[in-house]
Amino acid sequence: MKLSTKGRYGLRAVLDLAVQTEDEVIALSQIAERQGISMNYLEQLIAKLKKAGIVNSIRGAQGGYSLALPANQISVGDILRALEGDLAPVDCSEINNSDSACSNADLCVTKYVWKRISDSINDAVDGIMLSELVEVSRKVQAEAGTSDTNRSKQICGQ
Amino acid sequence: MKLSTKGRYGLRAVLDLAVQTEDEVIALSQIAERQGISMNYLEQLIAKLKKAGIVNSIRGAQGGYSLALPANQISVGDILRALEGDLAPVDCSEINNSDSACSNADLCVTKYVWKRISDSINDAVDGIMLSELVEVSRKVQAEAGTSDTNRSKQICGQ
DNA sequence: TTAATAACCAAGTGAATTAATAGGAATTAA
DNA sequence: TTAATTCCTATTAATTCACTTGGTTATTAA
Repeated sequence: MKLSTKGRYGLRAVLDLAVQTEDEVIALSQIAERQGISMNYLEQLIAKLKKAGIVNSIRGAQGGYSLALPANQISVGDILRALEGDLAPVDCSEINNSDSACSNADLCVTKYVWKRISDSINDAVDGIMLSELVEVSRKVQAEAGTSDTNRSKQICGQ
Repeated sequence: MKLSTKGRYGLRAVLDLAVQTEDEVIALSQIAERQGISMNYLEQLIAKLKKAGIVNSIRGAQGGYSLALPANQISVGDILRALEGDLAPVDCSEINNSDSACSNADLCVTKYVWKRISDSINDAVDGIMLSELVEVSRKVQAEAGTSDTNRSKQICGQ
C-alpha cells in the first residue's frame, strides 16, 4: 500500500518545476540535480506527465519543460494518477467505472471496502492543488534562508 | 499503491470467519476452501491476525479460529493494518508518530501530502466495522439463494 | 554548416518484494 | 494412539521496481 518512486519523485519534480518556473522552460537535468534523482529515470516520469497534459516541453538546445496549466488548476491527484495510474487499492474495474466487467459484482462484499478507500484517497489528493504546495514551499524556503546546509535539506527522500 | 494479497485475502478470511462463526471455532482449511486460498498461505496471514489480537485459536483436533472480539469492535482498519502494516503511502516516520526521525521534516513539503492521504485512508478503514460487512454479506447471500452457481460467485478475487 | 544541447524513445538488467510452497513440530480430541 | 489441527521456518518461483544503457531526433548558437 505504498506509492512507488514514480509518484514520490514525480510529485517533487513537478513541484520543483512549479517553484522555479517564471515563464521560461526548465531543463530536466536541473530538476534532476536539484532533487537528487537520476536524469534518465526522471525522463520516464516526465513522459507520463506530458502524456497526461500536465507539462509541456520544448525540444532542442535551450529547451525544457514547463507546466501546461496554472498551478492552481493542477491537483496532486492529477499528478499522482498520471504517474502511478489509478489510485484504487485493488485492480477491480467495478470500483472505478460503471460497466460491470467483474462478474462477481453483486456478491463481492469487500468491493465496498475498496470503493470507500479509493474514494477517500481520490478526494484527499484532488483537494490539494499544486499552487498550495508552491506557497508552502516558498514560505519554507524563505524561513530557511539559502545557506548550503539548508538547501541540501530540501532534497527529501519522500 | 495497491494492497497485496495479504490484505485482500486476509480481509475475506476474517469476514468468512465472522459470517460462519456461531460460538464454535472454524478450521482454517474450511475458510481456505471456501475462499479459494491456499491453506499454507492463509496460515501465514492468520498468524498476523492472531498476533494483532483479532482472532483466537484453539489447537489440536476440532480446533480452529474464532474472532477475538465482537465483530462490531473490529474495524477494517485493524484488520488491514495487521496484515499490511502501516497504511501510509510512504515510509516516513514523521507521518505517523511525533518523534522527528526525519531530519528533513521542516523542509519536506510533500510530507503534508502524504500525511493527508494517510489520514484519509485510515479514517476510511477505521469507519468500517466488520459487523457492517457481515450484515451486507448475509443480506447478499439471502438474496442470491444457495444455488451452486451463486455460491461459487461468492469467491471473488478482490 | 556544424557542434552542442536537450527532449524523446525502447530495451535490458539487477535487486527487491511478493506470493506462494514445502515440510515438519507441537497440541489436542476422540 | 491416531487423526486433526495449529504453529513454525525455510525455500522457491514469479513479479515488480528502480533504474541503466544506448541510442534518435529536434533546435539553437557559434
